[in-house]
Amino acid sequence: MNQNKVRTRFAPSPTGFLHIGGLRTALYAYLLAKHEGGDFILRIEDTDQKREVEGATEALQETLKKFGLIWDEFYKQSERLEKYKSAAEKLVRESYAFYCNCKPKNAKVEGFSKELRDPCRDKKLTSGAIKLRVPDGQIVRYHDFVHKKEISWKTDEVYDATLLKSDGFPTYHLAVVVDDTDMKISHIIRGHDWLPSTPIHLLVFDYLVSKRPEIGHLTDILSTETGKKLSKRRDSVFVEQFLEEGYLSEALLNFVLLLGWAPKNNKEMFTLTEMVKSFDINGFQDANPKFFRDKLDWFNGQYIRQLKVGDLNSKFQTLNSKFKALKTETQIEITKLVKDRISKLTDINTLAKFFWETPEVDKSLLGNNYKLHLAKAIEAIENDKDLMEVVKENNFKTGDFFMDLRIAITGSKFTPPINESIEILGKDETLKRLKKVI
RNA sequence: GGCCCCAUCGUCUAUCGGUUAGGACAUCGGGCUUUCAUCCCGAAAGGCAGAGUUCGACUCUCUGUGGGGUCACCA
Repeated sequence: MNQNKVRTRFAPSPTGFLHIGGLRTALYAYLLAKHEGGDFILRIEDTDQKREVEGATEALQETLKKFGLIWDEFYKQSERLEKYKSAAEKLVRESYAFYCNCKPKNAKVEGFSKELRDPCRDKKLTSGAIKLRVPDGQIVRYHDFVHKKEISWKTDEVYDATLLKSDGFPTYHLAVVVDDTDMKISHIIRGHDWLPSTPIHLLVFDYLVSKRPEIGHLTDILSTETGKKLSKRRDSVFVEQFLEEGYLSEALLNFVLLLGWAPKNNKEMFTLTEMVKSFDINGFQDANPKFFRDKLDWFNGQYIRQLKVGDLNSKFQTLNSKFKALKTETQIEITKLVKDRISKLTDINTLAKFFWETPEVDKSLLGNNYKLHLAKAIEAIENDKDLMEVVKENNFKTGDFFMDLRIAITGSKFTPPINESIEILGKDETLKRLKKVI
């Protein structure tokens, strides 16, 4: 194998559905590899048995596939336990690590003051959890390829992190080093939340292997409302949720691409293939972007408009059973009318609802002359007469006449073109609705 | 609070010492139009602050301020 081959990985833990940030990380890892003709690896970090969610791994895979982010290799950490154990024991033997019998501290209860050096580090125990013996007075540093700068820490500020838990499972800190080494990962690309624990990984890399991969930390995606990192509690973050809301995977991917990365020429519309071709490792952003929904909607509208009518139509079919029950020609006609008017697929549920459901008409929306307008319209439609003729003959104001017609037939002031809609609805149904209102 | 990262229009960003600081979304105005959209045209909108380096700083350095992240036998 080529020693210099670019190999990246996306390494989610199977604790739930893929979220937006994860999609972006996976995309960047994919692009980084594929731009150089390298490999993209999917690795499931399932070393915390307590947090694992049934079926999450499969769900993650399905979602990734929907975006075309296909992996070349697949691994599960739970199937590699021996590797971590022997690596940890090796560190103990070489006194880079030690056994510890302290009972685990509860998460985040001890507040701000923290004992960095573990009381067990010199006890020479022979069983228990294995922790890293962090040296004093050193500097650990690396060059971050996202930020394009050197980042460093004093080891005096790094704590004796746990590497192997007492249940024999590794922590992330150990597993990531062992795996990225074994799997010949050339570039680690991960979220910014990993930055603070990077010195631990750096130390383990240095103690365990001779060279370490390139490392880059992505920005966090911030919520427009709160200005804080997107959170599952406050914001809608799950990729599947966006898909269900009527966003196209292509649009979502394109939008997410530009949250934290930009090409030199500021090009905006990208297919996956174009992304691979244009990807440039120097295009990463340093500052945290905000998730601006309006722009996503715009992208989605653009992608909807690019769709062939038939393709859009079948998406509507899977989305709405009442739409699907319509005659095929009718569906196609509706799709054509709606295509330029929606930004999300689910918009047909409201915009085109009147095609399959008799609307509630709020008569207060109608103009003063509505009775005359509708009477003349009924007369014309019954005789297959052009409605524009009616307007001319009676000296109606064109806008007013059609607006009354529109409201009577659809129940809304904002609709697809009314003439075409009448055509689709059919003479009988249209007449029925007009007579009901008049 | 310690440590770390960050700072160009409201938002995503281009610029990498010399520009009238460019584009896109959103906003506003106009055109097209029987509504709403699409589409086209136009406008408004930005270098966090203060020092320093330099002939010259959005760009380099420092300080301040502001924002974010993180501090588990979770990832």
